[in-house]
Amino acid sequence: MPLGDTLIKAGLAPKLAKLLEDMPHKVIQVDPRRPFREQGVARDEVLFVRQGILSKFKTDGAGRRQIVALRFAGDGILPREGKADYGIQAIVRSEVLVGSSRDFDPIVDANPDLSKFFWKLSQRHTAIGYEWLVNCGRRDSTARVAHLLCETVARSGKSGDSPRLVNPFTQQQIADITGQTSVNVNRVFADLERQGLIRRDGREIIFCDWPELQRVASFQPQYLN
Amino acid sequence: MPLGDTLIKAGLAPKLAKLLEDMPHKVIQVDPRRPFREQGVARDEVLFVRQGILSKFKTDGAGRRQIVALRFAGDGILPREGKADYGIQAIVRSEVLVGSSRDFDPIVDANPDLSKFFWKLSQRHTAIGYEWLVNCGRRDSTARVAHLLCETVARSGKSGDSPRLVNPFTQQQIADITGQTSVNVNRVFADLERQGLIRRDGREIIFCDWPELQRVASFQPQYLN
DNA sequence: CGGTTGTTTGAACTGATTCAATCTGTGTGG
DNA sequence: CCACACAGATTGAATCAGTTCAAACAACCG
Repeated sequence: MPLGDTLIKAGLAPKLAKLLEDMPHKVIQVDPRRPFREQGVARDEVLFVRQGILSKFKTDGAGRRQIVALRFAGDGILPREGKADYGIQAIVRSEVLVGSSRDFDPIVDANPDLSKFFWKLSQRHTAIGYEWLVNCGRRDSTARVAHLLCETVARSGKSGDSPRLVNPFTQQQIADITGQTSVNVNRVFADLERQGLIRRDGREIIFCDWPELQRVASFQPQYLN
Repeated sequence: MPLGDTLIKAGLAPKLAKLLEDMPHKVIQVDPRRPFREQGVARDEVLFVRQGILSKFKTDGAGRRQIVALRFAGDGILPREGKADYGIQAIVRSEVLVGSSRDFDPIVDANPDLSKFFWKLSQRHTAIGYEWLVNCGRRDSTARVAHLLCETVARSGKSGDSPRLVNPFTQQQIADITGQTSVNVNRVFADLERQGLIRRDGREIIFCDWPELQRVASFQPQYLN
């Protein structure tokens, strides 16, 4: 799918999407769990996710890794002055469009509607970040994992009474998102399955009791808009 | 201090600061820990903190409260379409400037530099949010509290070899920020004091060993810019 | 003075981490 | 096709950090 379509689905006017599509750029395949962009270096580039999922992560002084944000298809990572305080890695093999901020910034400056669009996207990401803080700070480990699953289903555009999801995460990644260890994530999955909330078939997760899972997760999707 | 000066100190050109200062607005005194703005209602207003500290908080389905962001003097809370998914309360008695988004938006639209300024501020807050996620997800309770103290010192513009801080938080608020219970925060404070990292005199905290406290907190202030 | 808010302490309990071992699935080369 | 290597998932046991609940204490304010 071309970038334009992805952005149009995210709510951008076709004319503006075209502007971005015509911006000079290259398309890169990014392998999961491999270094892609490091923490602490300047990056004057725009990224748009075409396919797959990217993660922003930080590594603490003590070397502990925390994933602080996800970017699904149609999301972007906008340029930032100075050094970025987070690194970027792919969660699954992803197709990423890379442009230069020198090309991107003028386009946005010239189109207030475009800047409004990115402003809204950024507010959405902020809202998700807040929800993640609640998740890490105030929910128990089961709810944390369940909530991530619910959010992932919603953000990958699935729906229905008992949706299915090919789990894009390793248990280590889930641990890095929810602030736990992979060992514990494993036990949580076993619990969820034992409680009959999910079934697993290899990488696929079937949500047997979707309403109850959302309740356990205290997942209230309004924050996603 | 008039709003303009606060914003100029935050890096805004005086001419643009003047525009905002002349915008219709009222100034409100906000009492700490009292309802100010509720979660889940539409708010088409801009807030600027003139004095004091505001907090954004969310309340989980289970009624547990998490503070997801702080706004110090010079910070603002920009309007957002639709319902806000967080509430607002003051941490200490604060002076807040309230404007309408109907007055605010046109000013920003007409001045790209202004919108660039707020874009940068928003990126700073995003970076702080990411650091909070690392804090909640990956650090132990001592480091979490220590980190909050370090950040608060930095954000309130103190500096020096062994800075002092009149602690603006109750232990319950620190718990709500760091994802703990107030009981444990209390023990952490006792620990920090026993280890000789801080001394306390009523509400005042003296940082006896500032470098070591930063190390314990793995506080690396670059993320604040 | 009484009421309110915040801090401090103790004891019991629970949940998560750590470390180490084992198991499973997948892909590779022989 | 099998043998092997590797990554990820699973399990167990010991330990520890943080929560919960309950109660006492201190400071402040009208």
